[in-house]
Amino acid sequence: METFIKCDEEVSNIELVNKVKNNLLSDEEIFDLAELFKVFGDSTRMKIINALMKQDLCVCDIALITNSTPSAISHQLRVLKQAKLVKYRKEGKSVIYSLDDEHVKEIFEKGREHIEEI
Amino acid sequence: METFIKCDEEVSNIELVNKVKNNLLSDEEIFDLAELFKVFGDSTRMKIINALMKQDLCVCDIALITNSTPSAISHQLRVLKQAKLVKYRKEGKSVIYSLDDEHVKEIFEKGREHIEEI
DNA sequence: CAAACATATGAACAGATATTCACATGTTCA
DNA sequence: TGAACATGTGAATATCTGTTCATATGTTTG
Repeated sequence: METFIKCDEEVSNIELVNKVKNNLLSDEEIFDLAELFKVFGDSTRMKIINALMKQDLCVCDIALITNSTPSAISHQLRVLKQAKLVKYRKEGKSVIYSLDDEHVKEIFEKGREHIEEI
Repeated sequence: METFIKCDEEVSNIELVNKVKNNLLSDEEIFDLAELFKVFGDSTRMKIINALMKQDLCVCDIALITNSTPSAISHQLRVLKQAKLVKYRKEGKSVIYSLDDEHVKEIFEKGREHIEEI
């Protein structure tokens, strides 16, 4: 059974709707934005980011700090790397990860501000 | 078979690890932050936010603008409402939604800045 | 070189999540 | 009041996602 939507048949609202619609970001931009925030939307990854805000760290230390396994952390670091939120350098046996960009901290802090207001 | 992790047995690194660990947000704060960003991490919700940045809108108009159904939008508006990202008021037959807070726009824009840099 | 270790990766499983569909609720106004 | 409409909601489904486990890769150093 099909659902007919009659909402807003008045000309004025159709124009309003179209005006808003034409001012939105493209579907691709929206998708990329959502993908970015999806990366922030996981506790393990947020802990990693939080740790790297304090100190550059190797995978193994991040695992210790976050009470996780090196394997799980490695998987998540890949996600963070793909989103250009972290970068890495090699030092001896270790791979040292660090935040890639000031925006990471800024997004983190903006989120914190919102949380605190509730 | 248990995996023993030997990483960082030197005293200096144990101290470093503990220092970082003690400076992190609590698990609860991290969880709340991740939950917040999870809300931003969906294309439909991002479209809704983007539309509400331009104009306060009723459910039905949001559905038209986002090429979605009123039902799907209603479900997502509930998520946005619970995260205190949108608020609503009643006007006649309609329920008009709007952004709840300046942080919403700010987080959106910070994300955009990061995307643009890639 | 070989042992020891740090990191990466692929497959598999379990849990989370968005949409759809059917229907319920609640409002307006003729 | 009752038809028409706008919104909300619960269950079901299909898809996505994070962790685990086993194992591979690659590096250091004895």
